[in-house]
Amino acid sequence: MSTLTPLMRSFIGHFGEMGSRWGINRTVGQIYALIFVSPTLLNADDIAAHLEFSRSNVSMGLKELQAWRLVKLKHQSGDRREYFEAPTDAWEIFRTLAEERRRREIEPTLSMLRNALLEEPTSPEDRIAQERMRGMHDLIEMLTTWFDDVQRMDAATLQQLMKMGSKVQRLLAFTGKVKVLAGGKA
Amino acid sequence: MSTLTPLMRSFIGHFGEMGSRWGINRTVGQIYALIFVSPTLLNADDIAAHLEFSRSNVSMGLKELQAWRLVKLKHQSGDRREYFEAPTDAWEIFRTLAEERRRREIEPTLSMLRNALLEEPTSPEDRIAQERMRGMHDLIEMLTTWFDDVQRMDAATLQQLMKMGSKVQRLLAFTGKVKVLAGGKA
DNA sequence: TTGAATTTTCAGTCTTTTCTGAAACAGAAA
DNA sequence: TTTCTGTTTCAGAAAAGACTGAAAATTCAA
Repeated sequence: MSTLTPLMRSFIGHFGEMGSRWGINRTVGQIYALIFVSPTLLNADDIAAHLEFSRSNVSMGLKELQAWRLVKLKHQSGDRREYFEAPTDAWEIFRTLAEERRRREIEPTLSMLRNALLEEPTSPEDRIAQERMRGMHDLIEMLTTWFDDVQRMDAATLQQLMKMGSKVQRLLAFTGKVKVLAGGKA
Repeated sequence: MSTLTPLMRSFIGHFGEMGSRWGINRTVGQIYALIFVSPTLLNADDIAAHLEFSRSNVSMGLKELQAWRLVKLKHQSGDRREYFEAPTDAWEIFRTLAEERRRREIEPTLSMLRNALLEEPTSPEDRIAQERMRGMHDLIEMLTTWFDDVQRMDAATLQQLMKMGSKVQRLLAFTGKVKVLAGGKA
């Protein structure tokens, strides 16, 4: 692949523009997009050439993408350079992203909230503040626990569950009745 | 409330630090945190005084928080100034946040992908690229459709469903059998 | 209307982040 | 070892973003 097709260009351009909203920078977004759509493994020089970034900028970007676990390092036999590829399974990408964001964006807050809730409130204001923090803490904890649970399911089951959407609710109501009739344990 | 308690300070400080990871700036994070923990409604001057930001910076920040629908404008009778409050129900906050992030961070990408998939691929590379984009597109579409569905449930049901976690899976397997035995429709 | 109170805008300044080229570093092959 | 190929680091330049004060705009009351 010597030059990028218009289709690829627009995909890469979009990832660059969205980068800042997603909490990564433009360069990193573009590098990821390029690796993702590229049919072949790419090395840092390929990337620098295609995107016209400096070699060192690419190096930084790749380091960040590896920290996010969004690209994987591969070696080609008979070539000393490092080649990169991005997983193409969308579920896998989603999970990786969710895990990393959780670790970076949620856990620190959860831990701050836990500490705050251990303090003895010394004033009515603090009591109110703590109540609100508790609400936030409890919801986050519930969501992340749920996410842990769900993440252990295989993609197929998960997909099935999702496609069911809100029908799950009706199904559960129904099961509830069945359980009652049958006298017990799910 | 004339001065902030240490508990509030640490909460506000944390939101400031996390701001950049969450895609808002430090100031906006702190303003939100202050309004969230404050037992009373606050006006822009109160906020500027507590956080020692310029009045105009507060104005900008509040505008952004309103765009995110994270704070609500309130008027006090007999006072021309605008007062602000933040919803304290964690579920409500979560939903708002999810909707806004979807609108800002996901929809533009979905629409870019839709366009890309309409193009007739003109080369083998484009065919591969399109396949990958389709995988991404389909997953995003599924997740957002699911989210729409789930969002229509009331908080109580949702909470119940979450607490069930992966047990849902077993329950569904069980229901499946029941359905087969009962000959049909859920 | 006018004017007082309040909010918003905006040009310029300050701060932070991103990006680059040069140099340092690492490791395999000769 | 030295050399050759490739990667990373880092100080400073460039760009982007945040923040401020002053001025403009808005809103309500008189």
